[in-house]
Amino acid sequence: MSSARTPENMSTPRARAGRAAVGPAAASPRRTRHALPELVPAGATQRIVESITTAIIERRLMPGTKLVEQRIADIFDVSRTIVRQALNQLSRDRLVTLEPARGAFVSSPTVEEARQVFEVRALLETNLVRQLCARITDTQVTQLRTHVRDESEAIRRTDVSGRTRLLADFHMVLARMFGNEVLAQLLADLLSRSSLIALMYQSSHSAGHSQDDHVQIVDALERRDARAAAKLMEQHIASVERNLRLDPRASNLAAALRPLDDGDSR
Amino acid sequence: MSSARTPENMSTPRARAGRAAVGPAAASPRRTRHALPELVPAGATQRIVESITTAIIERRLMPGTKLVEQRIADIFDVSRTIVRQALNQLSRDRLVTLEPARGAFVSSPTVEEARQVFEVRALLETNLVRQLCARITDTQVTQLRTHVRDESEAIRRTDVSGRTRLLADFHMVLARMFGNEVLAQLLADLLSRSSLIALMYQSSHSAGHSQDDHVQIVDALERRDARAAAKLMEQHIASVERNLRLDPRASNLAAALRPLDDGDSR
DNA sequence: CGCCCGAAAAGTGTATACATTACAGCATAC
DNA sequence: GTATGCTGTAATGTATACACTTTTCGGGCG
Repeated sequence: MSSARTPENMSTPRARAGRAAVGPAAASPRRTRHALPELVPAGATQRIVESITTAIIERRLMPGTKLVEQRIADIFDVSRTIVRQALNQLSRDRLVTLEPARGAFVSSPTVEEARQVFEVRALLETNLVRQLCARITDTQVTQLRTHVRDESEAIRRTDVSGRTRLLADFHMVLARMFGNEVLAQLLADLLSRSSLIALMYQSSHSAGHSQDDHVQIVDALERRDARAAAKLMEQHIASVERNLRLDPRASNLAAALRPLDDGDSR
Repeated sequence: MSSARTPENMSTPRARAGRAAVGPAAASPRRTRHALPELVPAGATQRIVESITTAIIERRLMPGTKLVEQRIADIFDVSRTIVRQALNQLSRDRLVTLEPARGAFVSSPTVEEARQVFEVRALLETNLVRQLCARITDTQVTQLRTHVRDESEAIRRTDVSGRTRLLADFHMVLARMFGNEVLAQLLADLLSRSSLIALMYQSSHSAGHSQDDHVQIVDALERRDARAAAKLMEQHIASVERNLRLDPRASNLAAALRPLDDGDSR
């Protein structure tokens, strides 16, 4: 305890005026006093980051939407200071774009940026599976089998949000199996950007196709066929990208019709 | 962040006390709407980030050093607010570690993290050069030749700081030639982390050896020999890593003894 | 009818105030 | 003599105040 002091006073919609002094709850209190399990410090800032992130991924916040600080502050009942921190963090993840003196907006990745993100993913992930072949265990293969079965299950019952999450998680599971946290975090970033891109340039890509790719990749991993795994992964990512509506014309149109000026580059 | 338009004209020497002189922004009543390149000003936040970054890379700030907010604020004559933003940014680059309620410290990457960073670099950069073979132009090869010559020049005259910079820049140049800004930024992050690692686990690696590797890589690129280029890059990165003092014992010892020796052999 | 100008409103940028927490120094107990 | 508890100081976390910019809106004027 000691940290999660935040009472449920959140019921007051406009608790602004009062002395909200107490219950800063602040960050994790994890102090030297040997380790308390305490895995959910849930700093206020982090909570906001996560809320906005999932809101974007789940399409409740569309690209170009302006994120007004005070509004968010009211919703979470914190000061703008905290919201600003959260927005800064989000901007480093490229989910949000900060325009000086104008505000924060949900990012609208350009076509070029989309291309680059997928290119980097291809670079990283092909080598990832190639190397993974040499060190993957049977147990891990089994885990992957379970995962792809979950995927197909989610697809079968048209659980859209679960499906989306699982299809992206597949790549994260691979990264985690590689046992490299740095890589995992990098890829997590790229994947969330990919989600935003997929959302903007609505894919006609059937989830089933992606899922088939995943199965084939797992097959190759099981055979420890590095070359095949790498090639399959490359084709998989290329296929996802190819199925986005990334032709410049379409994007220009979208940009032109949109109230935001998004312009170009990053 | 970073008020791109605040000219730091208000550098009142005694600004701290009381109302910090008026308008930090001296305001320009004109409405110079866009069209102003405005690429230089660099907001105060950015300036601090860069100062601290180079200070770390250039070993003027050793790992473990505490960065007290007010102190930095006084030095740059800004409020803690700005410093805080800068520290947050630095922590996202992993150059600085934020400990809740305790402060900001220059990061001390662990051995495991070091290993992972180099592993990711290998994954990325081997594929990078492999692909680059297919699209590199003669002009670009010439540029690379110039670069490696600069490297050897810097080594010849024992220009340590220039040498270090150029050796790292080589990898950035490759990334830039690839024409992928996302990749370039990713790699820039990894490289600055690598610098910090190299600085912590003092390398006995001779710069000349690295430089030889670079020459060979350029040779392979010129021949458009993708396989060779990839292999050389992999070996190059492995060799840099191998030559760090990464055995766990050494690092524990170093940490235990608080290596405050700044004894840089310069 | 549209356009430009101005003033009010809204929102961001930075500084500062205040509460809270960590830490060092000292005193005290055992 | 070591360990433990108390207290003062310094530093961090959050909220708020205020300046400046952008935006919006309405009226005068072409």
